[in-house]
Amino acid sequence: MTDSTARVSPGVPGTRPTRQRRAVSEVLSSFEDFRSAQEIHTLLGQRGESVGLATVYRTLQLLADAGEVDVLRSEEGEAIYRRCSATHHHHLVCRSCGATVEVEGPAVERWTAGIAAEHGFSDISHTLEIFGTCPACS
Amino acid sequence: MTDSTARVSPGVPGTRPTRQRRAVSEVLSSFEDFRSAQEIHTLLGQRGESVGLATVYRTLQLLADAGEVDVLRSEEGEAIYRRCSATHHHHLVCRSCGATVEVEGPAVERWTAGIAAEHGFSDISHTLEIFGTCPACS
DNA sequence: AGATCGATGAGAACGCTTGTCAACTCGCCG
DNA sequence: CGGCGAGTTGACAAGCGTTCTCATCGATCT
Repeated sequence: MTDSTARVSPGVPGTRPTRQRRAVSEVLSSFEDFRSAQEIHTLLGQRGESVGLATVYRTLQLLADAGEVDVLRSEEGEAIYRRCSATHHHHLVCRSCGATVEVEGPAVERWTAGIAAEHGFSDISHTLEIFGTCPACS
Repeated sequence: MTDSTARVSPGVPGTRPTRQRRAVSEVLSSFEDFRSAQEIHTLLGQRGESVGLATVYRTLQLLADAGEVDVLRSEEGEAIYRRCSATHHHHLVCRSCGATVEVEGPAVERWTAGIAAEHGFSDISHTLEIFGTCPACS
């Protein structure tokens, strides 16, 4: 269903696969955890693949809309992005070093669905993030 | 342990109970859900209790540090505050009309604590919001 | 190759938040 | 009871992340 790479543009209609978009997508793929737009922008510069900051933002939004990346807000309010894997999951994030652990919780999924149904809500989605201090940082 | 009102300043050493702080604290108490600093600032103005924006921010930080309010980030990255009620709960929000239902989930609390512990994380907090379309809107 | 239209980049603009600093208040001591 | 000092305030500027603007560029189609 999802063949991870090379489907950056095909999703949205009037969208083109440009050098910049590929570059952003690649950098994104090279990380497991969340990165801010600015961080990605800097990294691209260091890699020689200079891409305008505005373009980085635009591309990330595009990818987010297409459901290819997860967007989160750090506790400082910065938007952070990460390529999302096919499976729906949540994150356990270290406040101090940013280390991220993916966690799954069928129980939680069922619980949210149940609660929503109980109140007559439909078309449900939810966000769940767990923050803490990882063993290495405490 | 927590006697809700009137302990805005006694917590922190060199801290005084001023008109402004009381005003912010009161406005905060008059809501059950999260409000942004700017919103609180505007509300104070309407109430006739004008308080400088910077002071609102400072007071909210103070209260947050003292553990009297919860701070969260809206999806737009705005910091939102809520008086830390005794009961921890989550929200079921209608995407269309904004209606909010407070929900509690002991199971979820236990689950997050468990997951975190399992990975050696400490000092845990979490955010969980459920979005959907309410009966009236669908 | 030429035309068309989305994409890009540089910089300005914007909104939220924090810092600065002089004026002010509150609580306290003499 | 008056004055002192430390905490507090408010207006404004600065900082930062993000979005917008617009002229230019480049990809796709004919």
